[in-house]
Amino acid sequence: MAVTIRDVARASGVHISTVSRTFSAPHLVNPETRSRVLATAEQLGYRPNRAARALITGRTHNIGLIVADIANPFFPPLIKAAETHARRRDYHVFVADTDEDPIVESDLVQALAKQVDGILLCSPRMSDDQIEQLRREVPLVVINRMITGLPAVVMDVGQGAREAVRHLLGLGHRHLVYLAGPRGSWTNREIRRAAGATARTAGADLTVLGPNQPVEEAGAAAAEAVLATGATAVLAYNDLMAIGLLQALQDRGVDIPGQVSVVGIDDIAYSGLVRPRLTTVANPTAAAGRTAVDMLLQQGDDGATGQVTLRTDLIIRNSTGPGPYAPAVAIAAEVAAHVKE
Amino acid sequence: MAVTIRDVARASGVHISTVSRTFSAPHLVNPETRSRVLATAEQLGYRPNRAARALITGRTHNIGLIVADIANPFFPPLIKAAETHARRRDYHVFVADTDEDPIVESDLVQALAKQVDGILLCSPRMSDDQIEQLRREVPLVVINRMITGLPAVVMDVGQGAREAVRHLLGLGHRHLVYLAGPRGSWTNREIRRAAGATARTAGADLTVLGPNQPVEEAGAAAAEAVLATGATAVLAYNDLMAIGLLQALQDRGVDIPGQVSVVGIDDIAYSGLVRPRLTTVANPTAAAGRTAVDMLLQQGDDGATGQVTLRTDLIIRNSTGPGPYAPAVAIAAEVAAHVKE
DNA sequence: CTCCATTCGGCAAACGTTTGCAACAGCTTA
DNA sequence: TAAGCTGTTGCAAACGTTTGCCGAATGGAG
Repeated sequence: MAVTIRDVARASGVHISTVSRTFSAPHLVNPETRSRVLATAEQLGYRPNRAARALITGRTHNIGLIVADIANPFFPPLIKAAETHARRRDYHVFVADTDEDPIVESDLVQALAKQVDGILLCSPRMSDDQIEQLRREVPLVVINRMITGLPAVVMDVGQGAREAVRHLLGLGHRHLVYLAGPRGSWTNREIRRAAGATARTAGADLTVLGPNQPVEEAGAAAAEAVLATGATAVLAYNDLMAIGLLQALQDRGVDIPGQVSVVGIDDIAYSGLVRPRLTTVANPTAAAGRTAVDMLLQQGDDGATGQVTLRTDLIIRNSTGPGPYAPAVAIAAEVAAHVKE
Repeated sequence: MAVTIRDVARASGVHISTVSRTFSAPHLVNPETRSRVLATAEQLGYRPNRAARALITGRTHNIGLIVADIANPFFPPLIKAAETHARRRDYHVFVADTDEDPIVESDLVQALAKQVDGILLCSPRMSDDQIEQLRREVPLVVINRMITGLPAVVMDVGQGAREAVRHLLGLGHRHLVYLAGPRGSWTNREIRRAAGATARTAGADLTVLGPNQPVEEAGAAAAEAVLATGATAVLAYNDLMAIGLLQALQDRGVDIPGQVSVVGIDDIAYSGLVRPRLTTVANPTAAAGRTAVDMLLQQGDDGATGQVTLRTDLIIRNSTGPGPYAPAVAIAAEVAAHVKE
């Protein structure tokens, strides 16, 4: 059916090894022969069978990318960056979605293991042990999780959370809520720890609500609980939850940021679209995708297992405002900002 | 390095063919032998090499799924549905993103061709000719495009556009704008044709603005042009553009739907989050993903090339309201709706 | 005790490539 | 003129499976 290296060899009167070399080591074959082979290959519509090649070379030129939920707008920019970057290096990226399920996650890694040269594990929900286990079957780079001895690229959400909390404290908030993310998320633990420590140091209260699925519905569902705490500011695990909460609070007649300030994390495309625009911690997702691809491709060479941490940035928009203990300067700044608009 | 069928055979004292059969045709091997083999395989951590298997069986148990832009929230639900459905049939889905570029699209199909049993081509930007060409290299199912002789599943946006236009006409709008999508999009042509015909029949005007990239920025950028036409209602190629337009108009102090009504298409998750909530045409994307997978997997058997059309639904929210020629009943209905809230 | 049917498992070829080795031609060098 | 390169090509084994074919073992029927 399909045209193979053998057909090309026959049609151009050379041995199959010559055809093979024409594609994989052109400098080893006579320019004249080469162009003849190339011509017949072109004419016959020959395409090298990458699977067969992989069988013998051991390199598939594919990369697996496993994410928790492709519908979460946090991931697509990362995926796109990784794909584009990999394509430049003649690699293809196979994306798969685990539905936030650690079992599916582990299955996927095993199924993909033989079809790819390595896997990018993005925000994994598995236990550290499981990941260590899988690592023996296939090269791994983990994104958004720190495991000793494993190559990883993480975005420094701890720093982002600290900045966000300081921003809220500076505005005069003294009782905060952290709307937690899913169980098993390393990011969630980091944020929680950083936010808690920062609040405590300043003598403020931080109530943790959760765990929650990282989706809008969960944010919306938490509205009552947030109000019940009496807190005046909320930091959410991600923008999706922050947006859900924002809308649910507004539906209850709560003024944002007048009565409650809300901060998200991720800076997804939609956080600038809701009203008020969401104050949030921007994550360098595209850079993370590219870095992870590079780390994976270099890994084969030496086996050095670096861990890269990427900076995050607090983006102040309109969902945060002065709290009950606001110093005069904060209020003045707020007024000035509004005038400027 | 990796443990192969041969290692298992040696360790359990049988021939490799017996091991092979244990996995691919269990009924042909003695239960006792089978469990022994299974046990050693388990113990050694053996996983069949799907690439090697594919080489001889000709079936990879992989499906390729090519989309224009994974960051467009229209696609993820389709991708997820296709993945879940495929996984049930022991298939894996490899997703790739073309960045709306027909050249990348064609390259991807060719690169994927040998590694998958078939490809789902979602909203392709290539020409019909190119697609026909590629079809000879690999089984194809096209989503959101109708090409004679090619298996396809399309969502009936024509019907949706007709309903949307009738809705606007019924509200008393007489001058509409269609904010067009990208060049090369079959969907775009369908909407344009259906909307144009419906408007014309009713004696209303329809101005077409475009082509545009199907993203928010393009919608926002079109705000001035829309206002310049003097139209009182807009149908956008997709929700992303509709949302961009919505925000840009509001930023200019235009009241939605008081002065201008806006209708999107797709019903992405965020169309219910913006204020006012977006009136839009819901597409059955999940069903489309599942159907396409089924068609692809059946294709091998007989080669029957059906074309499936899926219904769309107009969802009326708050971004549409009475126009300048509104009949009394429409206004009354509008008032009633507001009271009900 | 023989014959036949059935079940089980081994043998080896095949899938489409890559690659180390060897052969050969045409040179250059001494 | 022999020896030694260099550049080009062919040969054949290998990668990890699947599968058609055949022989061995078992058991029941006659």
